[in-house]
Amino acid sequence: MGAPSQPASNVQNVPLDQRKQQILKAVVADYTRTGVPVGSASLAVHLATWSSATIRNELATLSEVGYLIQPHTSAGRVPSDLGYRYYVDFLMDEEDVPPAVRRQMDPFFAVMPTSVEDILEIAAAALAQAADAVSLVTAPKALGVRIKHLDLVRLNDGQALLILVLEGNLVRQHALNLGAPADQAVLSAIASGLNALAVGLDSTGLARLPESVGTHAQLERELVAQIIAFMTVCDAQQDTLILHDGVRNLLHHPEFGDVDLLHQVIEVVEEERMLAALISAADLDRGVQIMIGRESGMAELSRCSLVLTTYRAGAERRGTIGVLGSTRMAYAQVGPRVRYVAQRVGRAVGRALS
Amino acid sequence: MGAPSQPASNVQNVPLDQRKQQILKAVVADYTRTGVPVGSASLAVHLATWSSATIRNELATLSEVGYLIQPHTSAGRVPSDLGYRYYVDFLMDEEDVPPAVRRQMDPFFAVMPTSVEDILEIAAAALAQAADAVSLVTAPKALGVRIKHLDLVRLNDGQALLILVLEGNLVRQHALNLGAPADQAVLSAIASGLNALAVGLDSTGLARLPESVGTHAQLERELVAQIIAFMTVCDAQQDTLILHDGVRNLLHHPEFGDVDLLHQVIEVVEEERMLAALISAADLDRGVQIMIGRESGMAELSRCSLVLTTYRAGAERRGTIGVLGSTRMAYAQVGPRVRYVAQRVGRAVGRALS
DNA sequence: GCTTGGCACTCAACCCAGACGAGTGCTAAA
DNA sequence: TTTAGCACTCGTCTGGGTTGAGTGCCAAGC
Repeated sequence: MGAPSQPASNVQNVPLDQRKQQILKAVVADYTRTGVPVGSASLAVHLATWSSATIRNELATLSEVGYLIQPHTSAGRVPSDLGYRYYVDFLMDEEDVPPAVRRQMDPFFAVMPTSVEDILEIAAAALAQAADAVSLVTAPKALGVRIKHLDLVRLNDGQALLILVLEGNLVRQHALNLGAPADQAVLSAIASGLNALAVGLDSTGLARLPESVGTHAQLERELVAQIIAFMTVCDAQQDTLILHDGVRNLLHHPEFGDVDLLHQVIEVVEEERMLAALISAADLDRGVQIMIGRESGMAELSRCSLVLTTYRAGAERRGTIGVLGSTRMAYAQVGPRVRYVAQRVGRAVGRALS
Repeated sequence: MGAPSQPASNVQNVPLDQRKQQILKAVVADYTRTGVPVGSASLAVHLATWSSATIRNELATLSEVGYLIQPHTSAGRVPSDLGYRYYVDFLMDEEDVPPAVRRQMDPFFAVMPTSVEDILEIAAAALAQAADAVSLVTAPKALGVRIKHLDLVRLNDGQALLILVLEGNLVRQHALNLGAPADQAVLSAIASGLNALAVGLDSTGLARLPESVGTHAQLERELVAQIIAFMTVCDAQQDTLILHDGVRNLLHHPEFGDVDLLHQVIEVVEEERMLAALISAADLDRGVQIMIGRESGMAELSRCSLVLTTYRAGAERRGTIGVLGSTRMAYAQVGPRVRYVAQRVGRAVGRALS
């Protein structure tokens, strides 16, 4: 698969010689696989070139510079956040997504629904399974959401239901207040009038529409004002909408045997607001971004990592997709899988957009 | 508050004399509060009428008939599923929903959105908080879903987007295949034609519509067939849609310190399908139904209880709402809270229906 | 005949000490 | 610079002893 991600600029890496790199890589690989602190002896059988004593010396210096941690004096070594960072930036060989995993995802995408929301939900389920972690998906953010179609349905004397089809076939509904009773015929007339004018406009474009002069000019003005207000709310909401799936996947990872830790993480995931801030702050122009442990800046996630990327539907429309799991995560596998799902989602959303 | 629920007919209850009842009730109350097996001595201070020895004898017979369980020889007693059942059916005094709890829920319902889905989501959040458990909400099932409004939006040469506003302001969208290219004007014409005929009809009513004879009769027929098919799918989906919230609430209950148990329960909750079957099988004509432990018939939920009720929006439209928590649950509080939220949801959905 | 004080008994939970062993750091020799 | 050797550390496991909550049963009392 492709080259490893670029180094994160916020960490100053201590340069390592060839041998130290090889040892660090072996430690990460071993620990990721077993979950048990790895000692010099077990490394010596894999890296047969050097004796356990030599490796021991190297481990000591790797600990000194902060890439490894010793849970206690007589225990093996565990990668630190910094160690994972170095691994991810310089040592990791990304693995292709195995055909078996691709095939497992096919049923999810076979359904292929029209609405963007449904696609995202399916993607969340597929990614959660493929990465064996919690998946996170944001709605595609269009910098200015454009109207594709709108309709007005009479609810009662005082209210009408606005149905807004936005680009991407996102359907939004909202109740509008009518100043005075209006029957369905009037509403339909206004709707078709607006459809002629407003299609392709975003909320600011809508605000610049020429004042209406038709029979129902007064009502129309009021409604347009409310539509603009509602679209602004939609714009804001889009940023914070996060789907998630796969909390159950955390449970068979031994690091989450600690109920308190589990509690904190689930709280963060269910309270989508906090994640939204984190995700929108992520710098996603560089392919897959990996945030390891404390790098996320959230204390609750200090033992978790995020692997995020952007999916693109068309030129300017993009959303974020990724996973949240333990820092002890198979980064070499997860990155490509996130990227793979992002591609499929991008294509599916793009198709729904057409 | 109201009378306790009616006895479940599927359990044959051993009749208990006054004193045994009082003791059983005290055991349930104590255990619910503390989570620790309760012994004769601590009961004797509450029920000062009898000595610990007398209570000890009674506890022994309550264990014999299966209402209490002893975790081990030198431990106190814990209510069995049957014990909780007897308590719930005959002994429980339901508690009013405290003003503080009502007030805590107000912000949730203050928003009061138009769409049924949003209402349900909010209700799930409010109930999860009020009951300190996982909340479950199904969409209101209308025996035949009726069309309120429909619209067709051109997607591309081969497809149009159907927007269906159903009673309850449920908005559904679906892509329809056009036999031949049709521009938006044609689609709008068909849509307004159908709106004149189809409003108030359910899928079977739609099937009985007289054959169209207009200019676009051929296309219209094809579209109506697809609309009917889609509505049938909607009908089926409605049964299985379950919202949930509050998994985090399980985590601070000591019974879920066992990670395996937690795993099973979360799996069941995230895999909504299994719950759907259970909920639809529930007999909800009797107010609040309480399913205790193994009564649910699901091995994974053998240490959980469900408290479910129906919310009614209008005469024939109803959905299910309730909570899933540990068998050691404050049934006397949870029942009324579920009922309270059900009332508010019913009213809100009813309003959205208008 | 029911109630109750007394008492022997049980058993999980807790604590402590010792053995074990994985893994280290250091040193001295190759 | 590498490596074999060795003393040392420290978490984990094991087993025994103690504690205490709570029981069941019995015999005396109301």
